[in-house]
Amino acid sequence: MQPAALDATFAALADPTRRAILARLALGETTVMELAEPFEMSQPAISKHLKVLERAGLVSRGRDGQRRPCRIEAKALGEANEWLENYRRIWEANFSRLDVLLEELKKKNTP
Amino acid sequence: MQPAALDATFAALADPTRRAILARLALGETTVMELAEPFEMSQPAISKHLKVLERAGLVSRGRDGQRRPCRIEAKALGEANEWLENYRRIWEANFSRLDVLLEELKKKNTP
DNA sequence: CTTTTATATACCTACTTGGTTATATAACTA
DNA sequence: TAGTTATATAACCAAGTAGGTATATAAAAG
Repeated sequence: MQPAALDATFAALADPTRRAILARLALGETTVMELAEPFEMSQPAISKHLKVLERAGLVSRGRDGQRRPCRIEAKALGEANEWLENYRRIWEANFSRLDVLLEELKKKNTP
Repeated sequence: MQPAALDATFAALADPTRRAILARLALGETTVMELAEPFEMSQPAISKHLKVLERAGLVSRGRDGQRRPCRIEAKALGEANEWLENYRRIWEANFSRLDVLLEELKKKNTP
């Protein structure tokens, strides 16, 4: 994944309103008005959040008359996930090496 | 995980310099100077990035004389990872339901 | 004690962000 | 065609961010 794409994805995920929008979209496609309803926020604010999510590739939108139904897009989500898992794996590898080290140390100190 | 904690974690991950710092730290503990060296950026800038990573719980630091060795902290990384995986799972569940739907549709159309 | 080294803080600037209200566009409805 | 509904855009503002340079602090070396 391109660094700039990861920037956009993580930045998009860094806002609670946008994560809530994704949570809602995980339950299924919906419209902007329906999305905006539970938030104490103006419709333009939600439209802006959607634009951020769209630019990050986390959401895509169709056309149904005057509605612009939004749906979650798995690819970017998966790529951010991959990045995180990758570093978690490396860290865990370091951690287990530390474990081995501590184990060896213990053996030496209790012969 | 608290929403505010996720905010901080994802925001911290949304910067390429900070992700590069984590990449370096995944290889093992190191000092601020050593971290700053490969970047075309002032030392205070790196210190600021470290503060962001620390506030997000992604990095912690010890004390070794005048050095402040930094190490990666798995917990926050793991929690962000969990959040992402959770939504990926939900989305995949929706996707397989859509698969089932398309499968049913196909059967009906080719009797 | 003085100097050097490692790191942090203060202060400044340019840019971005998240929200607002007002308005535009575009598609239904009567 | 006129009015209403769904959504987007424009213009604005307050707050936050990423960078810079200069300086402070604190430990180490001499």
